[in-house]
Amino acid sequence: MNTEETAPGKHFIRQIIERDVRSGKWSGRVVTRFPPEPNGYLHIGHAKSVCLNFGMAAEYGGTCHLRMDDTNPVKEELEYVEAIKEDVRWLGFDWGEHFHYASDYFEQMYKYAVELIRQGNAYVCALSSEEWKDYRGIPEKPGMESPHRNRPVDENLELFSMMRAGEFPDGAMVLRAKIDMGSPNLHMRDPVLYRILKAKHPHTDGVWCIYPTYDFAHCLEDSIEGITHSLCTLEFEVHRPLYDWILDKLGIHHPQQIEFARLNMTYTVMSKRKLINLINEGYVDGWDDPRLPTVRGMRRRGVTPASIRNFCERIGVTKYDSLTDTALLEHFIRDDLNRHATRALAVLNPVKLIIENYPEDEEEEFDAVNNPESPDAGTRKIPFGRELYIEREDFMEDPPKKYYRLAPGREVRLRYACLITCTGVKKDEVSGEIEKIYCRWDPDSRGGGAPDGRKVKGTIHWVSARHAGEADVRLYDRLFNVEEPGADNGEDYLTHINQDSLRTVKAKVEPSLMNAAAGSHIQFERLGYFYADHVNSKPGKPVFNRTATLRDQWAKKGQ
RNA sequence: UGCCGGAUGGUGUAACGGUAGCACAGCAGACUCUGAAUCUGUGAGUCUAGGUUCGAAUCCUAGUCCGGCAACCA
Repeated sequence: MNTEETAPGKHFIRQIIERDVRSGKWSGRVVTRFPPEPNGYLHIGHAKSVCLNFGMAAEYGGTCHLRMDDTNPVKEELEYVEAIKEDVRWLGFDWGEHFHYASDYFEQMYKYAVELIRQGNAYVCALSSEEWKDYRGIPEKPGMESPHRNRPVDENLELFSMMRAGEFPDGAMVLRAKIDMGSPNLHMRDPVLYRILKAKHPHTDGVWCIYPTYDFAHCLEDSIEGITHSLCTLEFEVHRPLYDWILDKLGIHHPQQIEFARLNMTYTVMSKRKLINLINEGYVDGWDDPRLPTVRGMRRRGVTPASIRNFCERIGVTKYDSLTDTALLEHFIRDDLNRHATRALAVLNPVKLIIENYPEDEEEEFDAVNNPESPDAGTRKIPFGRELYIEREDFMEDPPKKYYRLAPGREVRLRYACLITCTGVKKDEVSGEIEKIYCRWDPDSRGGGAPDGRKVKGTIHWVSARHAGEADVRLYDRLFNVEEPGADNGEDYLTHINQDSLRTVKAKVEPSLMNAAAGSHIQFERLGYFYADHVNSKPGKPVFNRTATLRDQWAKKGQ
């Protein structure tokens, strides 16, 4: 069918699904789900799962549900629900009619629990969590059976209904599955199915005081929704026997749980705890800080949904842990933005340039290409005059051999404008800092072409001093200066914070930039990709966040 | 020290008993009104030891190393 040679190989989950579709298992249906717990914002690791679940469904003509896994009332908040929906939608996915809450199934789950009790496969246990530690035992040694393990069915039924009725305090009793206290898998040693939690649930609001645990709830949620392939991360592998056990005992629709490795990336942290800490301790400004790997953060930085999707496709899906180079994400960001970002001229670190042989009162306009990758984007006019700003880094008094920007006596091209030759500089008498650079232009090079075909190696960007606007530009860099800041699981990551992860500068920008639409992606030529911050940027007072720098061979040479 | 997973260039991955390939990163060059993009070339890999086989990254055995599991979290 697909003969594309460059297509990535089929990862193991794709293979399983394809095999199932072909064999007619589930009558060829594919139903997946993305089941976040609404107690935090989504990050790039979640995005991998979102892309996988929605991607597989789309690829095989199936559906993917978005489900709030809200089985723990004390940890969840409503504010996250809308944020999660917004993030998933922004990533480019649509759950159609299938937005669900696990808590909507509580009544059904309760009935399944009763069924398990009737079968003799679950019992009410009054051991405290402290006591249970001893009973459960350790991996190397079998546990002991609870003294309540053989409670008669009728008594269990009675007690369980009393639990529901709120007749016991928190923690007084739990419902346990009766499985095997000798199992080498701790999760099979009579795991808790229900606990008493007299807390107000944000979604069911006071109806319940007992709540199902993840292990009991999750397989039932999947079953009730008719999920076919339940994709989750590696740490749930040891839970799979329990997932299967519950569904088998109940004899209901039984999806296949498949585990894959979660995403790790260099120079960042992904754990919710660490992310919260960075915010609370003021290292960053909030969940949507552009330095964070959160979906909202990336969005504010100017990362596009397409680049995230492409990235997630390229990193593949495996069953072993890995550490993905942030450079790979950056590649897809540049790849997308190169094709779609409008070009503009902006000077981040300005120094005055004066064209001696250009009349003081004169000015003119030059045509500039909006996007060389997309001719349809057209051109625009940029004003030019005797006094300009250029980038301080684009001039050197005493340049090394391979430097082909401006220097005394050297000729360069002003992008889209003309050729100039440097005639001298004026420095501050005390500091020695260069205040002004002088040059002469070649009027025959109007528009930037070389009249006699002479080769001019360097082209630099500029902005007319008289017409320049001023804009706040935030230069973001990686948040940590080591590849694996979270390697040692303590608080060590805080010592690896990059103190220079944000620098704000006042940039001189071409006039068109002053009215940049909030939310637009722009390439500042020769500098990088920038994003008109949808939170802070206003017409007339733009604020740009640097999404990524352009690749820079000169910088790599170490200069 | 019990159980469950896993191991392919610097990084992410493919190959499903038949020439170890792709992408990123690196390096070199071409082109260029962005030191960008594009194009070309290039170095670099099957954890170890045995075995099966005409042939092993792939199958078997043993070992090494890595990850996960002892919440009434998910």
